[in-house]
Amino acid sequence: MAVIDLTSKISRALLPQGGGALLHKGQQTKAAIVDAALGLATQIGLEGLSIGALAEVMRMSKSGVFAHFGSREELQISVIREYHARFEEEVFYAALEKPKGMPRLQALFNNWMNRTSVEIDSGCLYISGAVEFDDRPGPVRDALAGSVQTWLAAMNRAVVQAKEAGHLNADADEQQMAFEIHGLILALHYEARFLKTPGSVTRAHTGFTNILARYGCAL
Amino acid sequence: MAVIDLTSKISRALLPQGGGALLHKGQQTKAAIVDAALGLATQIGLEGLSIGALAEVMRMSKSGVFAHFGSREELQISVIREYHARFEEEVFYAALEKPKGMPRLQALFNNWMNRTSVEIDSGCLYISGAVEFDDRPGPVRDALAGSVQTWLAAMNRAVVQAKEAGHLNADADEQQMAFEIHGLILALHYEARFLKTPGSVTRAHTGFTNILARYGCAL
DNA sequence: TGCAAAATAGAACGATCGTTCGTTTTATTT
DNA sequence: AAATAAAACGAACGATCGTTCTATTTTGCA
Repeated sequence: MAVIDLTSKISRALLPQGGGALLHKGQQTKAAIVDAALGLATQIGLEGLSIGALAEVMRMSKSGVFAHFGSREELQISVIREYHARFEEEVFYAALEKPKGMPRLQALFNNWMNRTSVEIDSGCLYISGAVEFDDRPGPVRDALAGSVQTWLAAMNRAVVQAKEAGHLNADADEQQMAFEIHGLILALHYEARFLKTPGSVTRAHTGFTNILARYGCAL
Repeated sequence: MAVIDLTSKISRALLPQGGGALLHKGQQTKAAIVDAALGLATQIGLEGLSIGALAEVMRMSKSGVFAHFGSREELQISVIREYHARFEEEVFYAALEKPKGMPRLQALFNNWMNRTSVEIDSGCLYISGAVEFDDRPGPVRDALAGSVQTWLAAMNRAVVQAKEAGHLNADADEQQMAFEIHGLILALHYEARFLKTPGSVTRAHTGFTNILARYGCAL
């Protein structure tokens, strides 16, 4: 029997259209399964995510879990969608409150870094997934790459807006700046999670202020 | 029957002690197996590397391949050692010809970037392995982390020497600089291999000159 | 050339994987 | 409360995995 943990935060991405619609039993458990699957996938990867292990965590039968998705690929895609929703909520939307330009760009990076810091323990699906599916075409890769592209495009937009607002040098290359920021996040994840190098968070932060200084932020 | 491709470049890492010692049959095939295994592992990862697939590539029996290593873990470690040897040869030793300081640091980065550029097609074991084993303790992880640490330490040394030679600002933080360089490589690999973003190589190169400028290289 | 040792093959093992199927239990609606 | 639909179960499947064992072939040396 599936015991649903109502305290766990389940994103609205899985819910049916509209706002306050009541959740039927199936949708509740599906959301709970995806929640558990996301936890497993961030730790052992999308490829390591097995339906048997997931069923054990959920204290359900394999076939019971399976029926909600119809295929392993669909499960993986559901996990990616859920991850994307939470990432968007936590990193992107949370920064939209700040005004365009440097404040928002700074908030985006801070949120991104904070999330990456947490993911030093839990793992990052956008990074592990990239490695697992960089050579494996198919719907899972497409979903993953699409999510990442969406986020990086948003980051790019923020840089462009910062330049438009006059917060950056007029000759600043926005895409170059976004590329270097991305590198900082990746280095942070690599050195902190894999190598367990102390002080990586500070390194990434310092790197960001270095980038800001070079691209002409007054700050 | 194992058909040994004598044209393939097999590193000296596998060979017995000494220089011109003749290779017995077993050592030849083992070297050929590791060579093929490295090719598979860079594409599908150390975890995806299966003895069955490897045997098929080698046109040998599974048990025949297996006997050379005694366990899958030992095979994986052999692959890591081989990768490390080639990386060291191609990136590190090739740069030792340049004099200490900026010339050598520049050569190290260039070699590293060139190798990463090639690995956009073939895959990088230090990156995929980090993701696969960041949460999985054991001898494979130890071997992998050890190799990476060795290389990053060498990179660090080059930066320190560049500063000692007066090619960098006196207040330059060497570890911070190495961290940012590492980020450029990771971003290059991520965006080029997974997202297939065009122009990533140029981005990484530009990023390096930016870093040099900031840390006070006359160039 | 002959013989011991090393290398390879082949079959089988237990385990795990995703998936299918028919049945039974649980929710929802009439 | 009865009827219907949705959800979960449990067993089984074929495939693949790493590993073990024994038998056979090949190699290197005396």
